[in-house]
Parts: sequence; C-alpha cells; structure tokens
Amino acid sequence: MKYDELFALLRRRGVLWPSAEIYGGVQGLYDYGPLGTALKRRLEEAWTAWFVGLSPDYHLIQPSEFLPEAVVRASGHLENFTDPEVTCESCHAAFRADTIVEKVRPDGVDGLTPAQIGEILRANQLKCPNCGSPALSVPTPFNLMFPVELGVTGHERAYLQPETAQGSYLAFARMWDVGRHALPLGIAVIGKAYRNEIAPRQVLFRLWAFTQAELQIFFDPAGFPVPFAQVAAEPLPVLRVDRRQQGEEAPEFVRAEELVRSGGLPEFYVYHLAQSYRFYRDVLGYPADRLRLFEKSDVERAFYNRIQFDLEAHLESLGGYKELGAVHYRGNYDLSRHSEGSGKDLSVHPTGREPLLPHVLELTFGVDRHLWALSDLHLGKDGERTVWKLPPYLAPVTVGVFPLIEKDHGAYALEVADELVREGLAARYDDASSIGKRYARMDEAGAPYCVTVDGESLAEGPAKGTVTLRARDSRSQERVPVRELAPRLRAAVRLPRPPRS
RNA sequence: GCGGGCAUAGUGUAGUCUGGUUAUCACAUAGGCUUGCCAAGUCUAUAACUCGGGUUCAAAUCCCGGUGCCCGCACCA
Repeated sequence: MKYDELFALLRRRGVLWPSAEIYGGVQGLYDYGPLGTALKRRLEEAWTAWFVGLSPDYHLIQPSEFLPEAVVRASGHLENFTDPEVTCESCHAAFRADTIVEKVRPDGVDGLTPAQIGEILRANQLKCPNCGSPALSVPTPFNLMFPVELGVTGHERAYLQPETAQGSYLAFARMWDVGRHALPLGIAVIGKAYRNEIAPRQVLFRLWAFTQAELQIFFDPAGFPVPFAQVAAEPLPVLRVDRRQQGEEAPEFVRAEELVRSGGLPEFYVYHLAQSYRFYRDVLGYPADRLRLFEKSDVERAFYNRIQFDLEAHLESLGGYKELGAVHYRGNYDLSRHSEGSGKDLSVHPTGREPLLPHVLELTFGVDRHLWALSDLHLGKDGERTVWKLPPYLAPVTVGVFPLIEKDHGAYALEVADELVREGLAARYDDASSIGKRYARMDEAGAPYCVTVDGESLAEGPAKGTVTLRARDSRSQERVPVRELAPRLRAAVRLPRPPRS
C-alpha cells in the first residue's frame, strides 16, 4: 500500500494520528489510538516472550528514563550527541563541524569551544562542501539529547535517555548481585528513548520520542555457549559488506553454519542474529523475501561496534528497505566507560574464573517502526476487501461477536461476547448494519476470528449451543460449541516462544 | 535547515487554469424501514474550502505571507 493510503487508513481506524492534532499537529509526535495501543502492547509482549525466552538468564527490567549528566558524559553521549553545526550562509546547507575541519584537524573538534572552531574555519579558509562558498557560520552546538533540570534549584542536571541501553549498563552491577553470579547475563528493557532530531520524517520512522525494545547480553569473551544446533541449518538473507561494495542490494540466503565456518562470524553472534530473524519471520509473520540482514562496514558503524547487522524489511509505503532493528557486538566499551566514569569496578568474578570485564551483545528493536511495518506488510487488499492479516496473538481484537438478527439473537450474542471477555479474550460485540459489513470491519481491524449467533444457537440451548466461527484469512466457517470457543481462541493467541535447549 | 510540490467533511475526492446559484460524489458515522452468513436496498441526520492579509461588486478559485504535509538534498554517535 502506498504511504498516503496507509496513513489515512491508520488514522481513520484510530490506530494512530498526529499528536496535538487540534493545534495543527507536530511532526515527529504521534498518538496511538485504541487499536494502535493494543497492538503495541501485544508486540511488546511477543518480543518479551521470544527474546527473554531465549534463556533463563535473560531478564526484563524497567530502569529510569532520566540519565544523570555523569552517566551520559561517561557513555560518550554528551560529547557525541552535542554536534557543533556549521551552516553555509550562501547555500544554507548544514554540516557537522568535525566533517568540515577534518582535513586540517583529523582529531576532530571534541573539547573545542564554538569560537575556537570558528577560528579554525577562518584561519584555514575552509569552504562549504556543497557550494564552495567561504561564508561558513560560527558553529552552534546542536544537542540531540533533551536536558532536564531536576529539583527546585535545578542544580541536578539530567537528560532524557537517548537510548534504553544505558539503563541496562547501569543496572548490570545490581543484576549481577541479585542474580546467580554467572555469565551470560541478559538484561532486557522496553522503554522510551528521546532524541531531538533535526528533521523527524516518515511518521513512525523518525520520532522525537520513541519506544525501543532492547536486550543487552553480558558475556565472557572467552566463551559464550549457545544452542547453535537450533539455528545451524537456517538460511539467512544476508547482504555482506563485500557484496555491497559490488553494488549488490539484494540479500543472498546463507546458512547460519556457513556464516560461522567461512563467514568469519562467531557462533554466539550468528545464533542471536538468526533468532532475531526468526522473530521477524515466524512471530511477526514478515515474508522472508522482504527481509534483509544488512552488514554495516567499518566506517558506517559506531567505532565501538565490532560487528553490526541491521535487520531490514522492504516496505512498499516507504519505497525500500528500512531498518527495524540491529544486532551489535559492542565489546566491553560500555562497561569500561562506566567503570571509569563511576569509579566502580564493573568487572565480575564468575566462579572458577579470573575476574573479567564482560562484553556486550546488543539486540535492539524499534517498536514504533515495527508497528508501521506490521501495517505495511500485513494490511492490504484481498479482492474487494481490506484485510489486516496480523498473526492472531498480535491482533488488537481477537474475535468479533455478532447476532445474525439483532432483535432475535442480540441478547445471547452479548452474553457470549461478555463471557469471552471474562475469559481474558479480546472480544468485541457488534450489531451495527449488515452481517457482511461487520465481517468487513473486523477484517480491516485485523481480528482473526468472528463468531455469529443464530437461531440454531438459541434452539440448542445454553448447554450445547453452537455458533459459527469464521476465520479471517480463509473466510471459512465451522460450527463450534459455545463452550469450546474460549479454549480454542486462547490456544490461537498463545505467544510463540523459542524452543528450549 | 535548503529546494520543489501539495493543502476542500472522519476518509478519498469534484470544482481552482477561465472568480459569480444552496461547494460535487463516494465511503464512513448515527437513527428508521427492510433483509438475514460476507461491504445489498431505501429514507433521514451529522460534517469541509489550512490560517492571516490583499485585489475585486463578488475569492475554494487570483496575489502575498504564515503553518502543516509529501518528495529530494543535508542530518540521523
């Protein structure tokens, strides 16, 4: 579906809309409506079930979203997120100051004041890379983090977290103590991140405030055992750096064991990459031919990342592959920075081993981006009708309940719906207009099932009454005893989990 | 931020070039009648010219500006 069409449909159905719409809306801020909120919660539950389910040593926590200044200084965000911006007064293009001065000062501009950088620009007569004009402005700092003043005096300075990962690193020492003193130790966080983007774009893909689901796994670099056999034969759609450099854009399927044997990647990395890919394909139901594992080159990834593959999906609405998540091997960068910054030694002493500073494998996912992808990849036309083919456990509404004839079967249908709600299922009663329209409405909302109460249901009596159960994708119907509805639907919405090793 | 394009009910649109009746049509929403297993029919109701200024007897329509959105560039450790 095209971008405009998809966004209009999501607005109309109350999945999401621009924030502060009555004031004209603000680019980069969106509200989720009832369907969007329910879908987001289910997506987060599915993510947790899958990734925390990978190991009994992976745990979900919820850290603070405020980071004290000392934390972001240690993490490098204060430095790296405060980019001095230089604008050309002739063509008005904007650049980061360090990219302009790197020819004469390869060390970058860290620690220099804007005035000093301005002096370097003048002294070397540096020119605008875009139009060649020497009319470059004095740099102004552009902070990508939102500062907050804590307390009445505001002396305590903090920042809204620009990524959820830091909360996990801060929690590591405590988690080690409350845990069983063993590696690997996984810390999962689903939380908001805030970035003062220069130009938010494309609805849920560049936001001021967005939700990340991240799993930070702390492990012993000398050995990180994983049940690799589970994924060894899995073909993965990778696009590696060497093929990219030949101008290739399409992925090629390579078995996980090949990536280890001849691809130079460690087992623990490929295992988690493969499980992430399976989450996209098997849990979220993304078509395999729309997915790509995109390797980032030395210059593209952050310096502390040793291996990075972005997990991308080809989205028609956005006209190409878009990053939805990534797997980063970050080495021990984060813990060493926080050891230094906090003065607390974060190295650990596992039983029977020398003390060591754990390495980190980071699995990161953009929740909002996945919401868009779930719309793009699953919502579309099936002949005349518009159907949102969400996996049942993700669908905001599990079952629509209708009376065939409102005045005859309405009361009983309401009872059936109410009973399903009491059973913990997302059931929605509807008696508006014709039966066909109700099916159509439910198809568009992504409800995988509909139940219709008719004359037979009443005649058979409450003990062994049957109703028709209609499946969204096939439109097929079968008669099912009312008492079997709840168990059957519950089974259909059970969240997939990875197999235990 | 820069350049280009666009802006009409909840959604999608006609009308704008060439200013002039009560702003078109469909879907959606609410209600009535009818029907009764896949968006049927019928009646009724709700509902819009992005904002500000200018030109004119008269502006959705022409001009200027603001705002927003889309695309491209730049930005996205």
